[in-house]
Amino acid sequence: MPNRKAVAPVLTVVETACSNCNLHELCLPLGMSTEEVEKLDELVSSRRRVKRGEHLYRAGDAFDSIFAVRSGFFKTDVLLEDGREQVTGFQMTGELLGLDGISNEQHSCNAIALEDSEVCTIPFSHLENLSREIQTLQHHFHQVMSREIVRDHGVMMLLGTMRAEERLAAFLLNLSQRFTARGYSPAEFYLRMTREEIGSYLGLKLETVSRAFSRFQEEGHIAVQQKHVRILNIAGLKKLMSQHTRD
Amino acid sequence: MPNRKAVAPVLTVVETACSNCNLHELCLPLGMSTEEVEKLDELVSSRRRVKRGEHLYRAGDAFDSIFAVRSGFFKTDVLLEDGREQVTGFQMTGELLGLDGISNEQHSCNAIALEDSEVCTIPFSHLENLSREIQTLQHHFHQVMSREIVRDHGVMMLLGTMRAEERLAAFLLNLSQRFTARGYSPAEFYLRMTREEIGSYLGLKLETVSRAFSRFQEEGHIAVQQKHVRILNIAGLKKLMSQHTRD
DNA sequence: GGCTGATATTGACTTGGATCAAAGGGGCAC
DNA sequence: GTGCCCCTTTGATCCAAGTCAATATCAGCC
Repeated sequence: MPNRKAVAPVLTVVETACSNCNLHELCLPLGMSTEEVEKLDELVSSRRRVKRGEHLYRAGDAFDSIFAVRSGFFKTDVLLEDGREQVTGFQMTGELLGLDGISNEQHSCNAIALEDSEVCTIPFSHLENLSREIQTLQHHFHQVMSREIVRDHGVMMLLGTMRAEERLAAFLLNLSQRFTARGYSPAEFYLRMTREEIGSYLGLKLETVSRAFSRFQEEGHIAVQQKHVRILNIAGLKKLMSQHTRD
Repeated sequence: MPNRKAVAPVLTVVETACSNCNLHELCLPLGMSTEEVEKLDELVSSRRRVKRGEHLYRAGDAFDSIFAVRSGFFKTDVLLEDGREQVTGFQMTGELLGLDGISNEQHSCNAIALEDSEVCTIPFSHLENLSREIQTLQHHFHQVMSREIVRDHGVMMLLGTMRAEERLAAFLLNLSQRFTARGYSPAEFYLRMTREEIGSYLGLKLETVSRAFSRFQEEGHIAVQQKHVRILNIAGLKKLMSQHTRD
């Protein structure tokens, strides 16, 4: 299980400070000086473990903190009254969770761990206080929020205009790129989510997702066995995304 | 044309200051003291007119300001290389444009006026400076960004899980609610966008949008003639949205 | 280590919305 | 004022993805 490597294997030292966390370049402290990061340390008050399947927060919960994924993997989703689910995102190491809650003091979606995970809790009012002092932090936080908006627009494009196979190709390429940024293989990874969750994210039914996987395999783009994916032909997947009309 | 009323009919006095702009409760100054708003005045450097059909900014343009819609109506869209368009939103009076540009110093979508419009230009670095001084402004700005994220999640839900008529119903109800917040009738308004633009936003083809309009009319939910829409049965539209299986 | 429920694959058939096509209707430019 | 082009509506047909169903496979638990 490759992802096991991502979790600290020894329990001796628990790093509770941003200053000696190895997620610098991915997480909130990006671009901050050593001195500034030390101020952040006080802010990141606590760690919290969330076991696979558990909620980090639920829609309707009072909002007071955002969270940084320290290890593990999450999904966020929105539920309609009749039970329909829309997965709005998958979050991995170094990514922030809970930005949706700022708007009206309560969370508007659910965040659920897809594997045993750990998050850093960042009390939001503290973050606002500190970002009035540290310009770098302020700007970086704004960039993170803006990036989320841009990502959402990408998902809208995917849901609004792409065909099933294009959606799955885009999804796999996105995962590949994010795993790469975290030092993992761009070409081989375990999916933490089910076909149904992928389908929900991509606006497809699980059977359609499964069929698209099989088709990619037949065409030699990937090798897939259940949750284990190996990308054999990145260029092929990219090409798939840009051809509107298929022959 | 009801919307003509939204545009200042007299050209004598041009209000260039937030402090005497009537969009207080909708726009950035929300919740700020008179004194604080006066500081904002210096920030909002200039007005800019954008004629119908013109771009306020384009994907790829360097980012340095965000914009507040003073009057008029905009759409934002993202284009795929092969020409497919996804409309990511429609912006009306008091709403902000350009938040997507913060993430990497350049705009990632196009903003196009759907009628002759006017925007206030807010240099972003000034906004960051001022929001380090004024906590209310800082917090409100964060809320605005967060609200955009929540809105995007709503659109994903719509695109990912709803059927054509549900999407259109959700769209009309959303417009109605926003017009109401601006003091217009909740039940009667002119659409500023074409069927094709509505379709792009909702992930549907223009013919499907047109048919859904006709169907709503047949069923007595609305009266529609071209761009003029009158909602006859809000409850009916709401009900439409929550019934997954239709008989 | 074998049982069990959850997850995944694959096939057969259906269907909602897309596509193709044709005819009205309106707004704007001249 | 009028003519043209864009926008909209409506009909007929098609197809990508959904639905229903039957296995197959895996992961976790005792």
